[in-house]
Amino acid sequence: MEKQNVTIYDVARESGVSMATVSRVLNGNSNVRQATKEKVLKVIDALDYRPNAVARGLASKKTTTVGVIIPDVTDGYFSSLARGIDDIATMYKYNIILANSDDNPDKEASVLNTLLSKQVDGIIFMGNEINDDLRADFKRSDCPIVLAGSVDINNSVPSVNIDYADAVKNETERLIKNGNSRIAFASGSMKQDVNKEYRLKGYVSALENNGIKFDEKLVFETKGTYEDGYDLAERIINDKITAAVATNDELAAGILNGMTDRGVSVPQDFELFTSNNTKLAKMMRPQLSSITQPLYDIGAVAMRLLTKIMNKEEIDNRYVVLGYEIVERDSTK
Amino acid sequence: MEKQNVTIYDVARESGVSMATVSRVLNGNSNVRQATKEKVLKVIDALDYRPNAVARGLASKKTTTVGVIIPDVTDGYFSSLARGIDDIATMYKYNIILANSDDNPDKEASVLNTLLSKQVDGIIFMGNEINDDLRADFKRSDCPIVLAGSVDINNSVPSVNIDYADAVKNETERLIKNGNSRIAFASGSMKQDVNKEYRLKGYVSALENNGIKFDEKLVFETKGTYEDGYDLAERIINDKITAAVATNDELAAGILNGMTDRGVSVPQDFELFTSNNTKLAKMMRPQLSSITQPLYDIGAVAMRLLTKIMNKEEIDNRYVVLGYEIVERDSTK
DNA sequence: GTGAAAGCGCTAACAA
DNA sequence: TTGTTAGCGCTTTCAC
Repeated sequence: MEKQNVTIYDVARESGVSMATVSRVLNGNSNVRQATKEKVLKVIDALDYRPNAVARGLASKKTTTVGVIIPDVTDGYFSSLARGIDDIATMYKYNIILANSDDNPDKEASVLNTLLSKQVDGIIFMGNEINDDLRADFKRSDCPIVLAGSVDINNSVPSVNIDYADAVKNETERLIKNGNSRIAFASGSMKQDVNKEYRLKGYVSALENNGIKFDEKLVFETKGTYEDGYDLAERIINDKITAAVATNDELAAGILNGMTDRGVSVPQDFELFTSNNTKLAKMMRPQLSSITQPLYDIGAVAMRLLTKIMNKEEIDNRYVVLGYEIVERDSTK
Repeated sequence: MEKQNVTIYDVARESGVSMATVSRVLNGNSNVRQATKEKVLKVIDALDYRPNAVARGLASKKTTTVGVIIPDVTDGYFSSLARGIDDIATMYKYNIILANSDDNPDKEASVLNTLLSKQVDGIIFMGNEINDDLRADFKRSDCPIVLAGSVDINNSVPSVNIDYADAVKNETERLIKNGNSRIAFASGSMKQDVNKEYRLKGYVSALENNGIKFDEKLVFETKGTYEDGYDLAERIINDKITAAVATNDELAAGILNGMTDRGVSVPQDFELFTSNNTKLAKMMRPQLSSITQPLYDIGAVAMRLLTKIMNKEEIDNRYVVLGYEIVERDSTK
């Protein structure tokens, strides 16, 4: 015997009112007499009635779910953002459809489409490479979208970030003050605008401000993994580099271990800054000095911003830049 | 001017067929003449038509969405499972609604309810404490559910796991063979059956098999965080303990750093095994010896199992136990 | 304050 | 192979 689901019609009948009235109490519409309301509530409880969100979505054109596109949940940086997103979403009664994209444009486009077909009320996008195709898809979609911890040089979509260029500039200058002149810029993919358009420029301007000539041989582009960093250490040693700024923590962790495993003392003979201050930074030995991004907050603020856009509220600032700090731990002098 | 969405009706009209036919080509029903199909496809393309999944869900009673309840996305163990889940889900054309529970029974119950109201086709549950209330909710739900990397002593729900007791027993015996007799069991919450009913018992039986008397003073219950581990190190030193088995990697990382920061040499003077072999294990120095769970696979297999249940396929084994191994790295002799 | 009824956009019999 | 027609379970005018 298949269990028959109880519908709004059943509770209407049982409580001797119309569906409309039941719907009203469900939605907190004030135009219901207190007595009626209580009667309906009682029946709802007795029947263990649970409104069908799909039917609701079809009728109201609101699904109370938002799509979240993430490169990889397994990445501590993005999962921290995701946590902030989910918490705020929950607070505003939204659910989250989470989809991994691996930063792959095809997957991103495909997942964006299925999210739209699922009629999500909004989308939070995290990704490192926003190209023209994607921008076009965003534009066509007619669905509120905000970027979290992800830059779009065109500012074609609202976003929340920190000032990546300034942060890296700051780190680099500290390294310079500590007496380093051969400072590596250890980066993830240069296809990513955060790296190419922001972080690298911050690095370069720090150099220039201090009369150090930019040497592109000191720019190391990798895929940003721990292993990449570990291998990179060898080249760093060979190139007589005395310090580095890394664009993400796993990469930095690899560099750090690669250096110390090869007998280099950190920070005495090599100084290292990283960029995300994920849990990892404190777990490494020596502990990594880092930019401290408010990761959770970036996600939380992005989601909050999205709720405002979905509600068509007035937005004072569509391009939020959160503050960052720098913690000097044991990988710098 | 609000952009009016194109519906299946528009496509039908434009291509001079009925909605039913359009629906058929959309759903790959073979009962459509090739010529008709192409004509319809052309119109779909021209109109940039995208089927409304919500309407579809209401009519077909299938949403191609599954709910995923996770303690915390930020936890490397669970996010690895989540990645496996999402990949297989995508492969089978499902999307995932992800919800963090913090292992909090109230949140779990609440999120389970909203997931059900959203008419998910199935649910993957990850969580460390499955109590009677939750079991009852599962039962009442009438929705396929599978546990991933999470044990239910009652086996009331299909699940995929490894043999946690055996794994810990194995680790403990290696520690004993290395000459240790005062071995700590450093655990997360003992309310969690994985710890209390499986891991601890594995630990105890290893002791017994080797004629070592179980001493409950060597069982340390914590909340399982890095900080907990770090602080625990002090007690370990005071208690003249020479080895430990930790129930999760962050806890182990804390113990390791806590020991070495306090001047204890690992593995010379203290040996340590951990349990999850997340990325962290290789990043620590010395690197952590660990059980290697096939994290991604646990998630992937769980999702695959769920698809079978949702399709009402024949299931040979509802309680999948995946293999594990042990890697000895540098935190053990 | 409450009810009647028309959809929301699609699927799935059932006919033809 | 194709079309007609009920719904799916709810929200939302519009009356009263």
